[in-house]
Amino acid sequence: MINITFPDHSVKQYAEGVTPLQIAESISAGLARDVLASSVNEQEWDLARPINEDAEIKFFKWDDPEGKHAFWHSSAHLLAEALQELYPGVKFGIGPAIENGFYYDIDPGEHQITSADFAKIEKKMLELAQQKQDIVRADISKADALKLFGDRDETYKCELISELEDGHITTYTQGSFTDLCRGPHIPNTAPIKAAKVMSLAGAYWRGDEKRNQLVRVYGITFPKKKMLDEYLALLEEAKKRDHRKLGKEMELFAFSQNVGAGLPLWLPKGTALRDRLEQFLRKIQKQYGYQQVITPHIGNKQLYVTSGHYAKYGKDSFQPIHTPEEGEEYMLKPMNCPHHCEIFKASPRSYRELPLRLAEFGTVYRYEQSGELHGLTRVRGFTQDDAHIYCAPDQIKGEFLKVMDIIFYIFKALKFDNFEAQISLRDPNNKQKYIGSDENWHLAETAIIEACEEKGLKARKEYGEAAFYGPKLDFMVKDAIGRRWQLGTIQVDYNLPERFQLEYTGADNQKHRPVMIHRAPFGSMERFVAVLLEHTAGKFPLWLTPDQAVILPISEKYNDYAYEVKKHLEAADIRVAVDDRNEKIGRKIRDNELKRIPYLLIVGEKEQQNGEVSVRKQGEGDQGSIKIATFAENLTKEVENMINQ
RNA sequence: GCCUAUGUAGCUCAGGGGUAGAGCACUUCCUUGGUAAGGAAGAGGUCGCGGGUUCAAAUCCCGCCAUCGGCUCCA
Repeated sequence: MINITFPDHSVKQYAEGVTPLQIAESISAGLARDVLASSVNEQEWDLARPINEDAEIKFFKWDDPEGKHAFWHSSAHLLAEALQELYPGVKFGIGPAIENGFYYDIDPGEHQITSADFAKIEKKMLELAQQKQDIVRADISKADALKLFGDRDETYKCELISELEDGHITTYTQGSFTDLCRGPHIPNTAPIKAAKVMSLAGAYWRGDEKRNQLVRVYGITFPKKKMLDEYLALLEEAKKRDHRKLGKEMELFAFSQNVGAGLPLWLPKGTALRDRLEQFLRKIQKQYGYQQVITPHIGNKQLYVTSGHYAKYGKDSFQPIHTPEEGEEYMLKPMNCPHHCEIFKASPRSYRELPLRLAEFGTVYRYEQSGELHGLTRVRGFTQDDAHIYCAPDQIKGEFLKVMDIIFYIFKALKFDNFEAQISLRDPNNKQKYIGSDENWHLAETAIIEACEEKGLKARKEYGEAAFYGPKLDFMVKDAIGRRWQLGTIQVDYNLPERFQLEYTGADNQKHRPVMIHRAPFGSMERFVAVLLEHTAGKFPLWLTPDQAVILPISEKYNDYAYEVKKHLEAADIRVAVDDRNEKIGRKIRDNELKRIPYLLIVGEKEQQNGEVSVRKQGEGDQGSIKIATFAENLTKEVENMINQ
């Protein structure tokens, strides 16, 4: 007998070789029906895999990430099995579960798979699933594995196997399909009741753009048909929040082929909105001791040779501009740091001036790959809410903490609560990719990790994600359909001060080298506005939104009064429009609600007589009638409360 | 940059070898209406751009550009 410990610390005895599924059955029929995966001693474990020693067990159902993961991983195998039947001879790459569903990378060989085939593939998947095929795990030796997959001409699988350690190789088989796989899987295919092939995409084998491109088939499955329908409906809803759609609808920004791909045009309403965001940040930064600077949009190529950026990105940048004078080369600035370093150098610096915080809403140009461009989130010309902090080494952590305060303040004011933090560290196995000494890297990385710990910020550590000049802390936010975008960033840099030979005089009257911190709380104005649009579905907070109120005259007879009200409100710095169209009030209300305007002010005979407006709040209906001045005061107070919370 | 797909009116989209259609938006007129769509008329498009095939191309073919979804990249 072996002792099995449950999550509530209770212990039960079972015969050696018992499987998690049998244990679940012994507890309740309901659990046995719902359980999808388990862990044994914190190790992922198939439900049908025997347990031979005392162990702690956990069960995972659909609502647990581990449960979904096993379900979708098995679904990936099911997809592969379906593809194998429909397209004999396809070769398989890898097929993992992902955040929403799964994919399988395949080399289709002779076959051509298009979106027209999706229904056929889905049908085959469900047909196979209904056969309730057991998914069977098997240990296999490396030699046998190579033979098994070699005989099938599965070249990609063989490549993977050749890198695995003998004795740790497993396969999973269901029906006629056998896959190299670590598992875990659900016990059989029966629970898969709904399947949808979502899309096709090209994907390089092993993520290497120099290698074959495979076809990646994305899919998602559910244990209930209804869940699939709900998921698809949710996706449809999410698409309505797409910032590209909303930006056009709300007349915030536009793109023009004549101007160029990835070069946004900010329309009047978008510009005003962006200005408000900038003002908001300027105000906080002033409180934190930042000084605004302005630097040119181009810089001598030599500047970037000095900074090291030319060697690293020169080929992939917009190419140098040549002047009529021969031999002069200027580049569109791809970042503001070198310019700011020159400002630091513009005068002799004392330790008394540190930390020196130079801020600039700096517009930069980067030649992003054409396939990467995406609305406002990935563009070729954008404005960073940039600042560089020059400080003494012992000031780094303190400055870092202050920057985190600014970022948290902004995220709070804009109700960004679902952000993730990532510490990007050097790849310890590939140190030649980075500029700077081991010692400095270690110091910088330690400062970031300690700062996060002090703030109680849970940050994921990613090795190999650092910039070439230093480690960083990034704040990521998801868009409407779950893609992650980096917004705020804080980066420690020991490198540029070295390259620009920055110095300050210390209290000891000796020259010292400052440390530099790059930081951008929004990241870029473009990306921030994009993500904000998707998060709010275009319903910006009152202080930020383009039109705060719109006045709706009951009939054209009251247009004059409407414009009078507008004048009053504008005098109180309220952004307000008049809908003077010759339409019925119901129509005006509908149209302006759909335009996401926070306050609709209805005026007719009653209001005109009393100097009032009838207030209707977006989404909340009629709020009654109040004096114009009272409305103005209320709105002003509401805005102040939002920013000064 | 690579793979898949797409490009028709301001927007959403239908059509498809014989010189273009709907709804909404827009303009004008009628209506002057009290909390989510009043009525009528009108205007609006080199069918992304450039070549080719054809008596004839928005439609078929080729190239380019832009865009969607991914991959790679992201100072």
